[in-house]
Amino acid sequence: MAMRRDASEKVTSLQVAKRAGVSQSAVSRVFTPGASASPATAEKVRNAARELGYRPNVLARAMVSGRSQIIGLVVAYLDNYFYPEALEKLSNALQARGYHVLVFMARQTAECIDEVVEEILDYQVDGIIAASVALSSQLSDRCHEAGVPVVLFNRTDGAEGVSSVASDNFEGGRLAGEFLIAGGHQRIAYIAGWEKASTQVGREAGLRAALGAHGLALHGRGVGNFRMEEAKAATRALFEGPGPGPDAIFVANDHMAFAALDVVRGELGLRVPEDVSVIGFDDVPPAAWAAYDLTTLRQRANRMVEQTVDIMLEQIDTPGAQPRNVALDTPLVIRGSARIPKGWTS
Amino acid sequence: MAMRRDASEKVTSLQVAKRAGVSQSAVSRVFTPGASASPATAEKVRNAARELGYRPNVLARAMVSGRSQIIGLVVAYLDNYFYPEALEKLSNALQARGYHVLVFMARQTAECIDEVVEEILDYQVDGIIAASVALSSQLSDRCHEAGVPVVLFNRTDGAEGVSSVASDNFEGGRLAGEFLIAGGHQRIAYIAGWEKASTQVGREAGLRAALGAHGLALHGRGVGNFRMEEAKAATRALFEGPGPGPDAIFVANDHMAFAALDVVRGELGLRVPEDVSVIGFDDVPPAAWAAYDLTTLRQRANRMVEQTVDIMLEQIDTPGAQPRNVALDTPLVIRGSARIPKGWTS
DNA sequence: TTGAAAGCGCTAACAT
DNA sequence: ATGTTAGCGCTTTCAA
Repeated sequence: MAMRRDASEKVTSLQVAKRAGVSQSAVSRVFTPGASASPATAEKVRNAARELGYRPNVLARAMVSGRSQIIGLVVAYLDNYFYPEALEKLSNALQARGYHVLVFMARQTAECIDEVVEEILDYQVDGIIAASVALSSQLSDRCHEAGVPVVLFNRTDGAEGVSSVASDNFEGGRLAGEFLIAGGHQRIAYIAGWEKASTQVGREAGLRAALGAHGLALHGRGVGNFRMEEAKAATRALFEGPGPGPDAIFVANDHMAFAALDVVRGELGLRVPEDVSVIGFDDVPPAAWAAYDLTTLRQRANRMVEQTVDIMLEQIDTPGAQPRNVALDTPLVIRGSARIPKGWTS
Repeated sequence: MAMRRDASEKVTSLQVAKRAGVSQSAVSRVFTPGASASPATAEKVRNAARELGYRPNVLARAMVSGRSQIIGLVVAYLDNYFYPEALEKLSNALQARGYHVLVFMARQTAECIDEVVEEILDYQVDGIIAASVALSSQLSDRCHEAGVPVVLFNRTDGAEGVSSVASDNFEGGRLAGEFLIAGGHQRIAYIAGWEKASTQVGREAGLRAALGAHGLALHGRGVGNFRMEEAKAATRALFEGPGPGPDAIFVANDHMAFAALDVVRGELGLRVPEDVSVIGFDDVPPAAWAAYDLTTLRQRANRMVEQTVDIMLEQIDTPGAQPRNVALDTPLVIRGSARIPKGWTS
């Protein structure tokens, strides 16, 4: 039973020490993983601690040990539902390892990211995970200088010397292209994300490679910047003009693919996949919802998170560790939004 | 220009002091908001700081000032898209005020929440925001005892003495009922969320009040526990059995309403809203997507966040401040998933 | 206004 | 194994 501490605000290790009849450092040792204390003292200390409701102060510990148990997470937006999912999983995985996530929202502007990284560093974080954001080499230098490891999540465009975990976007884009071509599509269009994002660049290059391998060229291209409204406008534009519209659209991510589907089916009154096939990228939860039933390239969120956490902890525990760059495969999840080629395997 | 600091790990106020030719405390004063320093010293210090790339250590500052500038956020899940939205806005709003959000994922079990709250307290947070989670009175006592204010976000079932920001769920539920009744529906069913959630309870009570006022009773009721799969099963169950199925369903939140729509339109082949009207609660982004076009009660996320931040900062700055409980109105957002009563106003 | 000195709560040598 | 001591980097009296 925790004792009644009416007016007490903080219980310190010193108070516990007094109650247990030991020195303050003995208390510290009992609560420090790698320390040594006799079973007898440990018991006395634990009892006293329980009675007083004592718990070590993480911040004080951080001051002297240099470990804050805090991981800074930089993220630009949470409206692409790939990120909430990632955040939840990341937070859970780190929590299980004794770390916690301090969230920093950043706009894509360089200035904003600059300022945000400085703020993160102010908190003496043990590491930084940058999701959906690119870090200039200047910034990663700054972190390196501060001894804070950085892992890029779902981006690869950090400077050299920075770890990253992402998907093999090129291969994913290529697979989308092959699938559409095998499905008999001839007029394949692409809706791009934010042009500077490594994900966007890889996916488009993969698609173009597949098209090229079959002697095809892109039938149309629009830019959605990973935003729904812009993706809608881009989709409309694909069907305007004199020539025939596309018979298939590969969209750089699911979030924009939903917008594309809404335009194609709703505004244009076309049938999916009979008139137009649509493929997205990410496999966020709504892609599986019946109203969208989106064929897409799955990003293996669980594995990405595992890798990110592994790399991060390795970098923290082994200061000299080489940065690692991981690219995971992206299986095609076949649903109803794209025509299925006869005899398609894997 | 920041000086080249090749092997330097940390720049301390002492180093800045030496370079500026002043005392360490002078440096501290320059970087402490309410402190006094002559313009001359301030300038010298700022220059030295800039040259060295110095920034105050938030943790060290926290140790002595008792302010960590960290707000702990407890959240149970991020798959209901109301929460990522809230998290993003909360984080932005707090960031603008010099605070940052430390995320703690918690399962709904009492033990888990207990443990999580202790962990939060370990970080010496300045306040705790509990979103989508209820706190036992024991726990809120623990926080109160530790001098850490708590604000419940989208829940009202904390113990007395805890601030909360939520919607007027009863009124929202009532409004949904009135709208459906005015639309000529006679067989109105309800799909409940997690039975213990204050949101769930309020919304259902409101609906029942509206029905009662018109001499109607609930035509059916299922429990979805705020989860899609369970909501689907509950929806199917509503249409099984001998009697006629419902002609309208009020679902406790949008997340489950999407599942209900998928079942009603997809599996059962019914038309919405011709055969069945569906109303949700929250107005999360996908509710506005064309494929769902869900009529729903809007939770004013922006205002909720503003209020939460205001209350939190007030509690932090004024230790004796009375807890506040805010309930915001929930306007009905009329879209296409529910029949619109002729001449419906507001 | 400014510097010197005393801690905040804790860990990590260093002795014993 | 345990107590003593010295800080971690900073804010805040207290004198000057």
